[in-house]
Amino acid sequence: MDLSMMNKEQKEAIVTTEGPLIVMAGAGSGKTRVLTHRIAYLLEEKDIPSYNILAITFTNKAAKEMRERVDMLIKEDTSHMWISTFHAMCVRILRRDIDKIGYDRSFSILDTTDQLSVVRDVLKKRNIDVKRYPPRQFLNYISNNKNELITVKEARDLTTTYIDELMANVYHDYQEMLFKNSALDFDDLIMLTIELFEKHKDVLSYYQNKFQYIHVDEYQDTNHAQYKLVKMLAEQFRNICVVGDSDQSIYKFRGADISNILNFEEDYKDAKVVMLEENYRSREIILDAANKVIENNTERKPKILRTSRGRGEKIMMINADNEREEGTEIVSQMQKLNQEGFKYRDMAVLYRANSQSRAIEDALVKSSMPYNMVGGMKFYQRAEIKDLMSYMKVVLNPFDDIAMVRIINTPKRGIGVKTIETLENHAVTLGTSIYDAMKEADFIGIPKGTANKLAVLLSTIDKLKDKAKYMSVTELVDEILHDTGYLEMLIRENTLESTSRIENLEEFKTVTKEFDEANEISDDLLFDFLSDMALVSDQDNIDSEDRVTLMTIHASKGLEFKVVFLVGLEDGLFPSSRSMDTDEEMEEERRLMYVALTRAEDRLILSRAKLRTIYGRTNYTQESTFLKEIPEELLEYNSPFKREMKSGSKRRATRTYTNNEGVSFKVGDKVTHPKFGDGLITQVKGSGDSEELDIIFQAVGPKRLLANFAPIKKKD
DNA sequence: GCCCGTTACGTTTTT
DNA sequence: CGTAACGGGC
Ligand SMILES: Nc1ncnc2c1ncn2[C@@H]1O[C@H](COP(=O)(O)OP(=O)(O)OP(=O)(O)O)[C@@H](O)[C@H]1O
Repeated sequence: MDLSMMNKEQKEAIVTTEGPLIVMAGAGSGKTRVLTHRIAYLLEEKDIPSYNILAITFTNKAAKEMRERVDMLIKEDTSHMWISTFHAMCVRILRRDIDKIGYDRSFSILDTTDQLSVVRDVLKKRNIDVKRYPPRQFLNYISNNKNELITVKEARDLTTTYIDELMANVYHDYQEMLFKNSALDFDDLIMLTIELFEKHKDVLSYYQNKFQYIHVDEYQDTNHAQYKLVKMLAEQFRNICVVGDSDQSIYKFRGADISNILNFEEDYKDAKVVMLEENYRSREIILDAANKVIENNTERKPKILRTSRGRGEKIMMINADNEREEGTEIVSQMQKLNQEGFKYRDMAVLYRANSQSRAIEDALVKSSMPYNMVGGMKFYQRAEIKDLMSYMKVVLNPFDDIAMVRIINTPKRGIGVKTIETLENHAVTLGTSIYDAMKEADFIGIPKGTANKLAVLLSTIDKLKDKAKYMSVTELVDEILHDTGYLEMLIRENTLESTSRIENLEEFKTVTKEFDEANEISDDLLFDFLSDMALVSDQDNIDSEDRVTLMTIHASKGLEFKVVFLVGLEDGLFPSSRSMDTDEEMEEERRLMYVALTRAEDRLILSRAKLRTIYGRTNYTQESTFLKEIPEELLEYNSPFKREMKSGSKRRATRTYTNNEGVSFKVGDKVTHPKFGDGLITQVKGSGDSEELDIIFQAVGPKRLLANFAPIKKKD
């Protein structure tokens, strides 16, 4: 294999295939590239079967990318190699053997919203005041424990205060509830895999023998449970290679622990340590800025990072008046850079919090610029999508009470809280699930009519369960939407809201279709689909189309762009106000800044708004502490004068488009629209320029329009 | 049992 | 500002 493209240290890391190896190096020094080549080297030069290789990445997208890169390097078959995130790997392991520790093999994976509702349920049953003890705190407590592999029993033994005891009790109830439902949260995926390995050594040794060469990328962001898992797996062959950068550890809130790096050298005293000091990504000015910023962290080992990519342009700093202007200014810089030859796909806008994307999006839309927003997670949170997925969960595993409760009365069937309570209680007495309790509805004091409704639902679920055996996911979705009356409910509603829900369900079917194309019909199909949905966020959205990428700094880890815009450099926003109290958290924020700066290859544009609106309140801001840490000579401020004129002229222009100023609309008015035809007003909301009309048009159905601006005329 | 209005509250960050 | 839990009226 040709390694001439690699420097001496990189080569050393690639060919050191036997024994423990740790590569610790700064941003853009080629760590991920080393991993990819090392895997290719194992397959091609060492003739290791792909079956014996494991590589852990941080995101599913990174996993996919790494496999593609390896495929490009060599002709050997890579399909039996496991490249995935910790969580995806654990799902695969648990799917085979989780029944050995008492869970159903068709377990479901809970998202945060599901977790919260379980906690709320538990708190209610224990009569704990939700106002005094926010559910969120219990969830954090539970997650922290699981990340540290502390079981319910251990947590209970550890209690010293009343609060501790309360927390531990809730942890107990929560875990019991999950167990009963064969439901796992994200942290369970890791913790239960370890439990499985500990209780069933045969399972462990199967994987120990299988994974003879183990790789972990982004090692600085592993938590204790993940550390333990890797250690267990590597025990047999000790061929373990981890790569990372302690300056890029940004997931402490999720339990990430930098001391895992120190642990590694402790655990494997013979570990070879490789340092990479050449950055191949960024221009010198950008790297200087990043290095200077990170030097302000006191709790770190200094390290060298240099580049030979040339000095590059100065970093541009934009001081906008408000976030609106910040957006428009960024867009105009994008257009300018595009003229200079940079493609939109080579540009990214990074921000601290998802909420900041709104202002940028608005500006992009206004200028009809192509963009792609990563994350945000909004789509899968929508009620209709969650409802549909709950139906799918029930079809897969009818004993999943959490999903059952969600759909038992959706669409409305006249099954209320009272009935659900009766069913829940009966399920407890029987020691089974709501599904089983439903079968006995006639005998437990549920009114005849309601019991009949339950019987209908039961048979619907059973029929769907049969159908699921020979159907693709898309076909099953169609059956569910039809048989349960869900689609009919939305069609009947015929409101703006319901129309958009139907559209979302259609959109969801493009996801299922894609899945169906890649997967054969089998007993695992539905399970695989649902766990994919839980595991794969829409981070996969990053595509090759020529458009600007928008994402949080966290999501940008490991990526690179020719042009990076880092927005919202204000104290309280970045660094976040919640992190400014302690030095420790401040240092993590600074690492986040380091990650953001080092994503850029050629151009870096920073920005800030002097006025920012949060929760509808507008406040003056202070320039970010981190901005002050960048040496003045690396920065260049762009002139503010042009902007003032632009925004001034725009304001006047909008006025002239007014169509219906002074015309008053009310519910029941008939109107006509040049494109949509005749319609009836069903709702009037707001006033002035923001007055909105909901209109049902005969030809095209419901629409929401702005009263003053829509080209509509009143009919009499 | 259902619907709608009121209020309270929150935003880091994600597998 | 936007969402989501709760309570009152039907
Ligand atoms: N020896 C090399 N010669 C040329 N280019 C290289 C070399 N090594 C790495 N690169 C390039 O440098 C860039 C950064 O590499 P890579 O993403 O592997 O770094 P990294 O250390 O994983 O970065 P980060 O810590 O930011 O995730 C990539 O574009 C890669 O192709």
